[in-house]
Amino acid sequence: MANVRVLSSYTVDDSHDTLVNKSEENDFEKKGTSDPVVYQLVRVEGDGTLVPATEDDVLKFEHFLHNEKDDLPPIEDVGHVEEFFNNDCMLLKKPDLEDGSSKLETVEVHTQKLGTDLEENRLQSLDDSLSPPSECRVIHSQHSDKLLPEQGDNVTRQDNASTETTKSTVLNDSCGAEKDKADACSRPVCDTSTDPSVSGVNSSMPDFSILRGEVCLDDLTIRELQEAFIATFGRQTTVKDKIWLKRRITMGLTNSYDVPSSGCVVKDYKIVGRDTKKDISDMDERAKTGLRATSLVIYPGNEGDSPSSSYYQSEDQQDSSKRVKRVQIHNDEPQGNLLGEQCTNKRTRKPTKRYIEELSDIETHDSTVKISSPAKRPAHDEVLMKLRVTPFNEADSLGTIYPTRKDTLGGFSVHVPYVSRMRRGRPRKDFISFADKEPSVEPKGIQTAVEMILAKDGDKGNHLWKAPEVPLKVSSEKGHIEAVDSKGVRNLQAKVYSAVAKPKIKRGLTRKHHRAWTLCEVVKLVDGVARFGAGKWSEIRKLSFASYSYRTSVDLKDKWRNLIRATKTQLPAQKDGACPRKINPCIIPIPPSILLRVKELNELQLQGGGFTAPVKFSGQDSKVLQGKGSGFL
DNA sequence: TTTAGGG
DNA sequence: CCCTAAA
Repeated sequence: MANVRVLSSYTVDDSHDTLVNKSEENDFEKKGTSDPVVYQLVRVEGDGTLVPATEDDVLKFEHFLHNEKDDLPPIEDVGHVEEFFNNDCMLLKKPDLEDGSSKLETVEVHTQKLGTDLEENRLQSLDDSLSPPSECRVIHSQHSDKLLPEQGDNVTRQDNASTETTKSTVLNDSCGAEKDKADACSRPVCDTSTDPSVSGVNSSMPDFSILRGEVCLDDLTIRELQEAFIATFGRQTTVKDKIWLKRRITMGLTNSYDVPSSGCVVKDYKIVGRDTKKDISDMDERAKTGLRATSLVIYPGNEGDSPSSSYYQSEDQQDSSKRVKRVQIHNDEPQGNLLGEQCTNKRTRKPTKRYIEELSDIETHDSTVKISSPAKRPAHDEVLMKLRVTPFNEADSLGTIYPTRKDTLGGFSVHVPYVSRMRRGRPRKDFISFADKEPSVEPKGIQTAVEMILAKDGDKGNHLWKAPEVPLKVSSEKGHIEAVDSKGVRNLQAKVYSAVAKPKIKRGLTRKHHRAWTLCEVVKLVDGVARFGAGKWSEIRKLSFASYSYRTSVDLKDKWRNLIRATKTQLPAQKDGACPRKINPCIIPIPPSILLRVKELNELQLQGGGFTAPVKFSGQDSKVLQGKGSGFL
């Protein structure tokens, strides 16, 4: 799963007048073919606001972003950096410091979570070197509204110009590193590699393996640390400061700014042996301060149904869904003016195929607005939220009609164009199911966003879905939109309904997103069958799959049927001595023990149903046979 | 509404 | 997973 990190750090020397900003771009590509972290170059205006960098800017500072030969800068470079800043009016001067020392002070606009030890430590190293102090202002890129062309900065880059004022705004959290566990092997380590404008600098492949598993940086030599640095950041460093390297690497691995100078053991991109709960508390703080807006947190490692762990996930899913829809699909025209000052010319990533597919589940076809009707779902899922998006046609300056949907972005109402997609699978005969249903629409947007996130992890995120008791909050800014939504939906429903004369049609346009059954679910299913009997799918679902709201009784039935089939195929195959892995090396087979149990249960219940109806076997729970009471499975 | 079974 | 008949 893509790691979504936001502005974890920047280095002043790296960017000079531009700050390297890791945008919160969500990358839902399941395979780490590209780095989810996108650096965005921004310019700092005189008033401290940020504006997205132009292409020229990017090209201009490309080498700054990648070359870190200048990790530990000589003092003389500091002045140069500052001069550069001054020339471009990028920073506000802060002439007086209380202590009279010169510090390059970084000021976080968005969060109070600044001034960490890391930053301070780094800054302290600059105390004697920086003068006069400057104020760096770092804000999230989406708050910049306009693009200023870079002008005439003939900044000669100093080889050692790195007074690295490393700072982490950590709009995201170190939990982002958790996600990396899911696909550690695919985790892109070259954070800048994906941005097409700044990629291609690193030609040699770093040894990523050094970062796998448990990494005790203390045990590494300087050279190894440098290699780890390369693997982490995708660039070389000549720094021989062990402590600095360790901290830097740990920070990069864990995406956390809060890194001890020593004693760090990084395991699976997470600091081990430290108070990891701080992550949670940090997140909580950000939640209180509304900072979560840019964070996306997933705990792929949480197999269980820990409600405590699902809390944040659920919360962040909501945010993630918002952010997902923030992505521009194509055609900047319709929303360019609507984005307002805060969100803007931010370079957008092409939506992934998955995203397009999911998004188009609520799309229009041929200007005929179809609203996906929620598939049959447990009732508690339907109370979540109304659809945040409203089909909406908007014309650009050329008069072209773009099907768009209304969305909120950073509190602003925007129209996001739909993306067409042919329905996968067999075509649906009819799509009107809401005709006789409530006008309320399921929060498909959120669902799809979450699904995109979770799809990769299988059931590792299942517990996210459970938690229907966590109401998906409808942000206050949605008020006006909601009104439009309900009305528009109603009208559209009426139109479509009248257009198609068939009154009684079921199902919607959408197909339920495929969720691979996990071992955990299979076990639950088997247990449920053992307890209630095959056929009592409804009961099994209610009692054993309360946490898996997306599994319907029909799903259970289908899965059980498939399990039965599996017992007739996989089990004998294994006994034949044929390597079962050959059958499908990519898919983890269901453990034979479970299959055997399925087989036993099936046979048992077949007997129970085949013979005299209510046969109770000794030692067997009577409930086991209830399912077979009259019929047979 | 649930279950069973075909697709 | 979808769809539908039947209960």
